[in-house]
Amino acid sequence: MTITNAEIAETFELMADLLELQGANPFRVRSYRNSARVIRDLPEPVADIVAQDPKRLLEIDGIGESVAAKCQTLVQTGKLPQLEELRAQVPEGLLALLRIPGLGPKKAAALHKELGIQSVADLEKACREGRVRQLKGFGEKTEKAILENLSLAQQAEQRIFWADADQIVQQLLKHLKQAPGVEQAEVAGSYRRGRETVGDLDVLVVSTQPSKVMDQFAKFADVGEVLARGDTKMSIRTKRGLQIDLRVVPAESFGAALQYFTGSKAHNIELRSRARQRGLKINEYGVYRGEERIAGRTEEEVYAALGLPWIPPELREARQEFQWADQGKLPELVRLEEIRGDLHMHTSDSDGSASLEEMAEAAVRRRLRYIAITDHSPRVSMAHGLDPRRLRKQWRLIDELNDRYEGKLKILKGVECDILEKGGMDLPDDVLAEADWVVASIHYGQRQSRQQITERMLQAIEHPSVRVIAHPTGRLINRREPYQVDLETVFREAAQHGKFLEINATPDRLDLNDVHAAAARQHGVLLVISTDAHSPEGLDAMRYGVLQARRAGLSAQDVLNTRPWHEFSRLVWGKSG
DNA sequence: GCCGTTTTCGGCCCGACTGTTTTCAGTCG
Repeated sequence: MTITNAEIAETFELMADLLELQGANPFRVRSYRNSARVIRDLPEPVADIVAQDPKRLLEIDGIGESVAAKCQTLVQTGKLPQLEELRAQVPEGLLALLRIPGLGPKKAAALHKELGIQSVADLEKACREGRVRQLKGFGEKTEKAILENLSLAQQAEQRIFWADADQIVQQLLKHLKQAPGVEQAEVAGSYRRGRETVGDLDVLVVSTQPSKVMDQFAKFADVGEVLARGDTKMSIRTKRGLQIDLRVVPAESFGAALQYFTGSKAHNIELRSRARQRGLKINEYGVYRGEERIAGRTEEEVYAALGLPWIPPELREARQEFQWADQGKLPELVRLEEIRGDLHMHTSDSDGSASLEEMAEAAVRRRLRYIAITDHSPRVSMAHGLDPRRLRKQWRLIDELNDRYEGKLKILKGVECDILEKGGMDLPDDVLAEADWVVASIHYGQRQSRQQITERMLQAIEHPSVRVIAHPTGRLINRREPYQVDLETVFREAAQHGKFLEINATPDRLDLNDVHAAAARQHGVLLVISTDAHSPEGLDAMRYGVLQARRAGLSAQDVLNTRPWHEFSRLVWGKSG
């Protein structure tokens, strides 16, 4: 089994943790963390690069001789001697201590050195016996805080879905705006960057009366406890364990603060290093030349002061956004209003909850101009998959509806046809040939080898009636692990056969990332963002799909269903209809 | 450990808050 980029990244994260506990050079530690991040986001498996030409690793920003060599060792042997060595020196249980809020590498190391603590259990015992408070740099409060935070160690790193965070955000902003003197309130952080999950919330408020805002914040219905409160900054934890940080800033610093707290951390480090090169300093209050503030009121101002165009928050991950900005190639990210069609949805004929008419009506209300009805094929018996007879019956009804909606909505006669375990499609060719829009989908045999699954997908791509491949990246609802598929081959072949790849819009999983987007662009494949709705409300999930697409750096041009109907027809069938 | 419009050495983003201090280190974002 070849090692994945995620596994390599994890290895380097672990190296960083262990080195930090040993008190190693903090820049060396950061370097490992940086390598981990870069490798996690890499468009190509490190294993493939090593197999082709290991020297190419050195071309990647943030990876040097040492990490490149370690990558090679990891790919070839699956192990890393340097890591084993470090592990032998640092007790396993110490790593868990780092997960306790308030405990960092220095304190964890001191606990180990002075009190011989090797695990969370040891630490709890030492705290209860009052031994921790006697250590230099520790005190009664620290000891008490550790005991209180022990249970948090497990639930730390728990992130909530963006959609859930969004609900809290809307309530919180409404609540805060009721405080006197509030001019502006925004949520920054990973929420603003549109990450699929959010670990905490960073709220920014412009106000001349910070203490009034903080009082109001403390009265937010969800507040479980107040963690800290200073002059400009306050932190709380909600009853369900989500941390929310509040900063009150003056109007002239709002842009700088918004930029700073939106992050990402890696993006900000790059930005600051650029400021430094220009003899400028940037912090959450503004951009400074010496003592003089030269920007800060808006984000646009801040970026402009550094010679950069405004970079959309969804792109701020220190991937390629600076390179794009330098070359004037920042994408114009796709917007929800640009989506004109939804090409994957179910009705009560299979496992949907609403009738065909209800779905069509819902689409019209959402200003869609065309949709495809794509119920399941017979193999998905659990969902009452449609056989040819029922399918044709549904299609006759669609013909009628199309007459009724003439000029308002175009309904495509579609089907989500399974790609069978042993290859081939789940419906006869003559039936598929009658459909306007065939989505090919793998639901069964997901545990097959990468090669087998790729082969099945290729067959579907080559099938003359198939238009689009659903979940090409292998991510499906109810499956934690994606199935394995050779993306490179699938993208290339799809492009060659004029087929499309579908990205599902759901609030709780990520089908698409910048890696897939880059592959799509490279091969010239158009992507389809679909909701896979099973109810009228399901159509609203389109906003999550668009958010994913934006994070991946896609513009309207990269997405098939932003096209007006005549252009869509030409791209799909080679003629305008 | 990485990197170079200060290029093979000497730097590496910056500030708030807390607790333990009596001027600051550690942690966090």
